[in-house]
Amino acid sequence: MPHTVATPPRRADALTRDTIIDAAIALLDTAGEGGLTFRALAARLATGAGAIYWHVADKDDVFTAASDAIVVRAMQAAPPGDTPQAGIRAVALAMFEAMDAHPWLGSALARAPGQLPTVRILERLGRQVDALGVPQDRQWMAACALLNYLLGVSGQNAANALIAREQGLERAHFLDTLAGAWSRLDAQAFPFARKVAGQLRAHDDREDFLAGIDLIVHGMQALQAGR
Amino acid sequence: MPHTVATPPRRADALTRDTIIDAAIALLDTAGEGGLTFRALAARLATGAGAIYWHVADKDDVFTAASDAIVVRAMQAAPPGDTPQAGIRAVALAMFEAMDAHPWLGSALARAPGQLPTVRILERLGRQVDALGVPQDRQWMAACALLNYLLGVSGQNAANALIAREQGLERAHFLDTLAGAWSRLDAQAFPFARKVAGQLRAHDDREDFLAGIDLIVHGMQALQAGR
DNA sequence: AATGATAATGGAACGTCGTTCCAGAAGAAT
DNA sequence: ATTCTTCTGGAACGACGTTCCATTATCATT
Repeated sequence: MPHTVATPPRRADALTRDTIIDAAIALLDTAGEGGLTFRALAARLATGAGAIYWHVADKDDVFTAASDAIVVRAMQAAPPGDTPQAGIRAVALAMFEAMDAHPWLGSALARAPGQLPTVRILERLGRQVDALGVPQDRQWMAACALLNYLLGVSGQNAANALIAREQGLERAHFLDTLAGAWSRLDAQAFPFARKVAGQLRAHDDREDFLAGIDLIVHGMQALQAGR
Repeated sequence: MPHTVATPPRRADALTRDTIIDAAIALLDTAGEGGLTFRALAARLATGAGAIYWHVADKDDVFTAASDAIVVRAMQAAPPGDTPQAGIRAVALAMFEAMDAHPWLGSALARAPGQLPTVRILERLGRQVDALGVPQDRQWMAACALLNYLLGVSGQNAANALIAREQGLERAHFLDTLAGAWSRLDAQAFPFARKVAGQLRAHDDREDFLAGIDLIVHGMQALQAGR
């Protein structure tokens, strides 16, 4: 009797870090941020939790690696741009699309400051900032301003998507509810919020996002060396 | 025998929503974001978890209420400002100080989009945007750009503080490690990141934050109605 | 071919968390 | 006094991240 099967036989396909991260992305996309669980991951990969830990440090590692994979694709998809301004817009737009397709990306980026995913974005932004003629000693600040704005939007979008998913209603209806709450705020204390409640309901996320980028880029042009 | 003590006697001081939130803030300040636990909260208030749930919906409720309390104080502390530019700077600076004193504030704000805490900030920013002469149909976008930038910085700072706390080392040493990692990145793929690694180590958070605000404000001035 | 070392696996178990449940006590109302 | 409502606190539930470990396949060295 050559080979008995007292314990379950070894898996046929290899269990690699990449397959784990692919499974994590699929899980995050279908079940949302809270859907990434070592138990769910193990079930999807038909293995145990312990096997996964052999290839991966911890949950943050998986989360960061998953977001890095998405960021790499997004940066590759972003066209170089004829002008620095267009280049910055392209990177920003690529990130917006990625966040739209993967609503969990925002919180993943926010949770891993200075790690590879954010550095990739900063790198692309920074080169364009340089090309724009911003003086050397202001480039760090300028690139960070762009990145921070981008991460701010990304975090808000992620939180919105998370809440909408939890409450089981679509984004439009969620914004409607929010806009209603804003317009019911105290008129003395919140005149501005009441005034823009309608725009909250009707606004286009992508347009506003790019308009904010333009605002910062415009401000940066005032820093150009040699005018 | 009038009153026996089969079960522990009732608490002397009342258990109100405010006392709970004060305890939560104290807990967050001393033990960090992960320190806010219903068990720790119950221990500090000398009660059980169930009693807390009578006054509070869930953990997010506590978290948001705690951040709202901090934001209210910060907005009160921010001086009105002689010019719109100065007013925006004052609000931003007040928020920066608050985030510095309460490193958990960033993630709390990021997690509750459109809720009272962020609306308070948007309200203050929006009034100054109006005073700056930005056209009505651009005010929503402009105020949101400021808010998103602010939240982006706030989230990054919160994440940095969290990591530094987890690893048990101070911020300076943490940035040093990060800067080292950046300067060891591939020279072909990350020229900009390598170039600014030194500035990452030496930069002043507050100065860069305000410089970013100025960038956006400068960009907004180009939108002024009637020039 | 046998052996030992190493890489990899998968499931059980631990401790912690958010939350729910419930028996009961204090104060108000009848 | 009795009922009802408000409030309390501790036990219990289910899910999670993570660790542990017995077991297996693979491979270099005899």
